Amino acid sequence: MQAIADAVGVSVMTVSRYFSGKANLKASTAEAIRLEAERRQYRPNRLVRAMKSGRSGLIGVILPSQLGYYGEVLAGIQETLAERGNFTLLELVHGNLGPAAIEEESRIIRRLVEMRIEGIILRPVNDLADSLYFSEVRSRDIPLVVIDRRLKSFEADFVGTDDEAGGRQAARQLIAAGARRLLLISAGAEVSTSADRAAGFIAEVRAHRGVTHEELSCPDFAPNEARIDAFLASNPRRFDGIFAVGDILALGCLRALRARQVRIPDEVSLLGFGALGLGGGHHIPVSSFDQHPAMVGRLAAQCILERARESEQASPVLRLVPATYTPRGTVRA
Amino acid sequence: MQAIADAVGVSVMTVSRYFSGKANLKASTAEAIRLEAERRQYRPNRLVRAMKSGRSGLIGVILPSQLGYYGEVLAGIQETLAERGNFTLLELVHGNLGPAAIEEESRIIRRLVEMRIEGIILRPVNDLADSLYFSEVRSRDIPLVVIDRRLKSFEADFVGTDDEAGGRQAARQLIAAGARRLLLISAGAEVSTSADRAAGFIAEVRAHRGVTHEELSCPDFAPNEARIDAFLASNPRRFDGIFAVGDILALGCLRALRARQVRIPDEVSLLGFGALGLGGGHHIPVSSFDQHPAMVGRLAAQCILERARESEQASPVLRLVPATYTPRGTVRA
DNA sequence: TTGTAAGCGTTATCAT
DNA sequence: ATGATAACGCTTACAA
Repeated sequence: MQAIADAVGVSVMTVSRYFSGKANLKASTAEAIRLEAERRQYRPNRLVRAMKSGRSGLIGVILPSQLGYYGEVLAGIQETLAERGNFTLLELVHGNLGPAAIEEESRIIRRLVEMRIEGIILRPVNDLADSLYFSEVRSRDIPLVVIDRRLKSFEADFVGTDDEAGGRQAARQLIAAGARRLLLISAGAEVSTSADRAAGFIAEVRAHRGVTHEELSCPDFAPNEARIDAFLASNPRRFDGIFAVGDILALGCLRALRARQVRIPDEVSLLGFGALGLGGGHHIPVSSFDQHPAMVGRLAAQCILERARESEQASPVLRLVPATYTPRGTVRA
Repeated sequence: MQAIADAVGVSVMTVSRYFSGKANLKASTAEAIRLEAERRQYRPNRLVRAMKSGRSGLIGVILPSQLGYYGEVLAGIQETLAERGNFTLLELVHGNLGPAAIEEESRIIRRLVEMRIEGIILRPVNDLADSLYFSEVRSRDIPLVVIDRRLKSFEADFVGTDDEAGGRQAARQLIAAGARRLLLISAGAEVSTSADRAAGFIAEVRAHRGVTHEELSCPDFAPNEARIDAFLASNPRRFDGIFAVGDILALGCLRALRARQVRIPDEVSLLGFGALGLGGGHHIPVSSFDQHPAMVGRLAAQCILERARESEQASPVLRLVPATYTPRGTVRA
């Protein structure tokens, strides 16, 4: 800057004003600066600007390291952040649960704070996030937007699929298909995605006379084929409608049913719930609910930027994106 | 820092030394500083450190916005960067080809330069990268590692799958399966991944007497089913071995062959090349070559950090990761 | 419309 | 083992 100022014959301040944009410069001065800066390929130093202004433009994004579905969420986030002149500082958490992952999240948040990020978008490892590391975030008033999995113990903005409504719709679809003896395959109560879908499903079932349901609880979202198979062993046709809270579970169930020669959808209707965003419309062959990850990402980014600008402490925002029912032939018409 | 220094009764410099690590502090002083810093939840400001030292620790990573396969590359990059105390500044390019994408890359690189990144890991939009924007990188001596697609016109470190060796192996597999009349389905010469696989394939075919090949050139890596179908229309069994340079192309070909009632692998052996990293081992049902995206990412990150540390201008590095042949039943035993 | 002076949070350098 | 001072590249506040 000094060099440009000298070359043009003005003070550094005038050059600074030129790059800040909003100043009143004489047209000729501005043009001279532009030319000289161009000649020197000068680029303003945003790190310094960040330091001076307290606004780094950096948003920390913390996701699980197997991106899968979150790859599309991430694309939505990055696109929106970049549009508005902000930056995506990406951190990935390896491992899904347990104290190690929480420890890792904690280290990550410290790194981000040291970089003076202006906000964090986080897919939490689990719901047990009353943990220490939020004190860091809270005490510094760093805006936090949580996606996909809700936190029980910390009030933060949330953006994600409307899992409860999805669960309700799932029940309605199966019942509309004529199913009356329903099976709910869930995936552990400590993950809100599973819990909310299950809750919505059960609530809807209860609202219908003559419809019953049982619940098979699986430890995670893996196929769990053996467990499902064991459960169906005695009487594979005990149910005429099955809802699995995740597509991968649904896949496990599909294989178990096929192995037992159950005809789908004639004897049993099977319904999954999409977490399988394979990018190019690749899906498992099970009727399911498509989520809208890019939309979730965009909303999360908008949300965090609003928080970062207005320092007003309005009450937490809850933005739910509906899932879309997508028939793929495993539910009776 | 000033506040901590005052509280402990030392100068800022002593506190600074404590956090820089390497200084000789009296144990009691160090402990006092530690305690006071803890109490105040002090976190050093890395933006300022970056400004002072010229080392921001930021690495710009530029990938296509449909991450897919690159999601795993990204995980490898991020893991390695974080291990060594660096940060991943992610930028995504929307759209695959054409001047718009190049324009976007150019804007992105300017943003990154303003953030004083210490290196760039880039999956280029195409091979026409003699374009303006590299002047920015070159004139500032910003280390650049290119992944997956090689650049013709710019000497940079390259990390990616050994596509040529893969193409050779593909030919060998088909020939070993007894195929003699081969079809090569390629995807445009301006993308090195396709060009290299094709070149390896052809070179290997030429080394075998009595083996012939034809080439069908497709515009991109999409299924291109109609085009392939049209090509096979006259005589679907004209070939007894087909190599598609991408799995999605192979999928298009598979559908075309099935529609024409060609028995696979009895009448025709079909071989793809993996670009379908769906994370959890989900793959299309075509014998193919698996790539190792996480490894590519890790190598790219190592490479960029080495460049960023040593400012020595050694000659460009070329790191090729072999693809692994993975039979899935579409090539005769 | 432009300039001067001071300072942001930290470290390099020299001194004690 | 610790301190004083200047400096990094830029902006804010005030002055002209």
